[in-house]
Order: sequence, then C-alpha cells, then structure tokens
Amino acid sequence: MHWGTQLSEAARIDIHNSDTPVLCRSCEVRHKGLCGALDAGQLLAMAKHTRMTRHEAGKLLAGEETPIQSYANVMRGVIKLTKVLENGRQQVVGLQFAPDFLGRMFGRENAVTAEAASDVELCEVPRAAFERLVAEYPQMEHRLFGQVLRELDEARDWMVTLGQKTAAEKVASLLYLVAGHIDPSTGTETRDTAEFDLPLSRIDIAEFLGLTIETVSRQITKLRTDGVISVFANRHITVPSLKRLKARCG
Amino acid sequence: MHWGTQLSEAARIDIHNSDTPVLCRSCEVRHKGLCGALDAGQLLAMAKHTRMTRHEAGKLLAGEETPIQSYANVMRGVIKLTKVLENGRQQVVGLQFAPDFLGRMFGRENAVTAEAASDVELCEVPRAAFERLVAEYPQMEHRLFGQVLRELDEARDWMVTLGQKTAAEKVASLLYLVAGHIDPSTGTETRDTAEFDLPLSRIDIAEFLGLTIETVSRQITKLRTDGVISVFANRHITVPSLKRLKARCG
DNA sequence: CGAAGACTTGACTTGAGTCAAAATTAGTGG
DNA sequence: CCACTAATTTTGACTCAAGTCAAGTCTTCG
Repeated sequence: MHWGTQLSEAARIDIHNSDTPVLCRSCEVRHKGLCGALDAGQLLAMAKHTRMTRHEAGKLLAGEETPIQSYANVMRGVIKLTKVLENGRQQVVGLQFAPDFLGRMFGRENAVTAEAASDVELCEVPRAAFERLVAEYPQMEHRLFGQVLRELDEARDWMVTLGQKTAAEKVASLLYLVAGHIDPSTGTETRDTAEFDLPLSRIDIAEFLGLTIETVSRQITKLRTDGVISVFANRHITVPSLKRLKARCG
Repeated sequence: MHWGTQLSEAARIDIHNSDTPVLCRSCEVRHKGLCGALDAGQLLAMAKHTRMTRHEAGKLLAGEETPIQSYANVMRGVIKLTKVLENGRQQVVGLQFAPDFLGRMFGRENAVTAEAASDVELCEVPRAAFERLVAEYPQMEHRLFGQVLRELDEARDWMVTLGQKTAAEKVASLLYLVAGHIDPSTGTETRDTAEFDLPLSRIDIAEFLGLTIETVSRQITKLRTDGVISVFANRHITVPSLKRLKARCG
C-alpha cells in the first residue's frame, strides 16, 4: 500500500531548508522508528516540539493517575506496559524497546501503565502538537498504524505463550525475546550467541509470564545448570547458542 | 482528531441520500462498522465489490494454507482467531463479533487462522479492491486504525485474564464477554440479565482460556450449582444477574 | 432408535504456588 | 576499600489448583 506522492507544503519548504534538524542528525533510531517515514520538512516540524528526556528505572511514565501528556519515541532502554487487576494482581502486557513508539493514539479510558523498566531515554512530543502533526501528515498515521499492527501481533504471540506454554518454556521465550531486541547486533538470524543485561527484575519477569518469582528463579537455574545460559550477578546473561535457547521455547 | 461512537456527519447525511447502495440499505451494521466512516459515494464504490457470503460453523476462513483473499465485515455470528504451536497446542487469540472487521491489513507472514465459530454471515471485499479503496479514502484507514487499536486493547485485557486469573475467574470472564457481545440488547450496562447460545464449544473455550475441557466443564458446573448461570442443552446459557457474574471475574 | 460426538464426573498425578529460610548482590557511609 | 544493611534472588519443604486418564451421561442427528 503506497502513500500519495503529491508535494505537501512541508516537502516544498524542505527544498529551501534541506537540512535535517540538528537534534535528529545524531539520532540513532531515526531511520527505523516513526521518523523514518518523514521527509526532512516533516522531521523539522516534528523536531520543533520534541525534547529528549531521561528517566531512571522504576519511573512511572503514564498511568491512571498520570494521564498521557505526551507521546514519545523510545531511544534507549526498555519500557514496561502493565495492567492491574482490582485485587492488586498485575500483568505486564507489553515491552517496548528502541525504536518503538510510546503512546496510545486517540486516548481511551482503557488504561495501561507505562513504566521505565531500565534507565531510559525518550524523545518526547507534547500530545497536542503530535496529534496535529498526525492529522496533517497521513504517512505518520500510516506508520503508527503499522506499529500498532505489530504490537497486536506481539500481544497475540504472547497470548499463546501465556495460555499454552509451561513455566520452563515461558522463561526461555522471554529470554529469547529480550535477546532479540537488546543485543547490539540487530537480528537473531545473523548471530547465534547473545550477551546482555536483563532490563527486568525477577518480579517483572514473573508478572510478564504469569508466574511467581520463585518459579522464574527455578527455571533460570535450570537453564543455567543445563548450560543453555550463563548468569553473572543475576542480571547479566550470556547465551552461547540462541538456537538451543529457541529449542526450549516450546 | 477524535473518533466517536456516534454517527459521523457523512453517515447522517447518507441516511437521507437515496444514492445509498441497495445492498447496504438494509445492512444492520452499516453505521457501526467500517462503513459508518464512508459517505454515499464511498459506500457505492465499496459496494461494487462486496458480496454477502454464508459459512457454517467450523469453516476455515483463512489460514496458513489459505492466505487471505479478501477482507470482510462480520454481519452475524462469531469468528475465532487462533494461533498454533508446533506441537499442536492451539490458542484462541481473539473473537470477532458483528460488526467487527476481519482481515489483517498489510498482510504479514505472521499467521492467525480465522475460523467460523458459529454459522456466520460475512460481507466480503476482494483484497485488491479493498486495498485500493483504503489507499484512496484516508477515513477508511483511520477507521481501521481505530478497530485495530480496540483489538489491541482487547488482546491486552485478555493477557491479564490468561496470566493472572484462576480457572474459575477465566470461565466467568469468558461468559461475561460473550454475554456482552451476543445479547441482542446491546450493552451490558442497560440490562442485568442475559440469555444466549454459546457460539463456542468447550474445546474452543478451553483453547481461549488456556485450560483443559475438563476444567472448563467443572467450572461451568460450579457456576451452575452456585446459581450464577443456568444451562440448557450444554450451549444455551441464562444469566439472571450479570452483576453477580461479573463479580466472579476476579 | 442407535451411534457418534460433546460434555460431565470421578480418582489420581503433577506442575506451579506458598511459606520460610538462606545466599547473593547492591547500596551506604565510615 | 571495606563493613554493614537492605533488597533481591535462590533454594527447600510442603500444598493445592489444574491436568491427566478413564468412565459415564447427555445431545444430536441420521
């Protein structure tokens, strides 16, 4: 599906001001995230409103108490999206890695809480400004649509994991997921080894997998004693063979 | 840019416009589904390519073997979206009721299998024609975006159910979900009672909830003996108090 | 009616949860 | 840099919810 080729006003401005915004020039995710859909003019319009922010692990970014004030591109780190049940039980319903886009369009009541799982760096855009930009540039909505479709696929994949897999398979699946998104060498196809710091505590993992921390710990120990992974200082993981890890995913 | 559930300006005008395609004039879901976003001209362009089809329960509508040839509006009945794990374990990842729209835009490899859970009636549009229409009318993409966003919310709600709830709560949650979508009197807020035929077999329910059919059966029996529901001929369910059923959802 | 399939029920097993330490790791101030 | 504390993670013993296996019933439909 293509998007029209007609010259927008922004594109015309772009002819006179072909410079990529300074802020964006050094942006590592510029070509992969939402911004990859924009031409220089649109990028400029967007960059007028963006600001880089840093948040440390555990910082609440959006919740029922803190309605979304802005949208953001994840530049570095991992964001954890959670939902809570009345009695306090909590479920992680999504993880967002760079260069994912953070923020529910057309704000619904339907609340997910967004929290920094690790230290994160965001490229934030105020809500109103962003919605104006989306209304103006159909490519942006198209790109957002694409990301939401991807999130839906991921949510459904995770439903299979939650519904059908054993504790051992769940833990392996999570490690495989994280390995695929965190490892500097992008793509699990290219390399068969991985090494990374888990951005999630055992509690986070348990809440993502619908398990208890004790069960998660036991399964990690099992993967370790079986030689599928090595663990240093609880958080640092080495995977000698991603293929072997994948085989544990059920 | 907001979206409401209320009729769009275009749709309201359309009611008085005799150009509304004949096929659509009697359509019960026209104002609620995707078509509600279209004006008479767009509806006409769309109607040129649509055809109503009927499928009986169990019919495979799209799968890995049968790539999607068309998109469709669900007019009547329930569609079941499933994913399979290599070893045959299966998970229902979504249910679609009228007037949901069926079909994954921008076809991905990522396969979900769509199957008629009950006898269904669809308003189908060939893939190519539909994609041309979407490219031409941004409102359609916008509306589709809205539906996918809703599906994402539902998927995440279901992740909470799969990950955190007990078998008893899961079964109650499913019955509550179906009651809300099937009952002719739309909306669970208006009435407190419900009566409907379950469009899902015990196997379907088990696969949706990540349980076995035996466990599902035991929990239904429990709800029955506790007076929360009545069951006739396995499939016909009466709920004297939706409030009481909801209280069982955890 | 009779057979096939769908659903329920019962007895038993097991995977994951619970409760309770112990061990490791991270954080703090001297 | 090191002790000391607090937090996180691991380990162990025991329990229980849900799964498994095996009959039974009910329902549907030819």
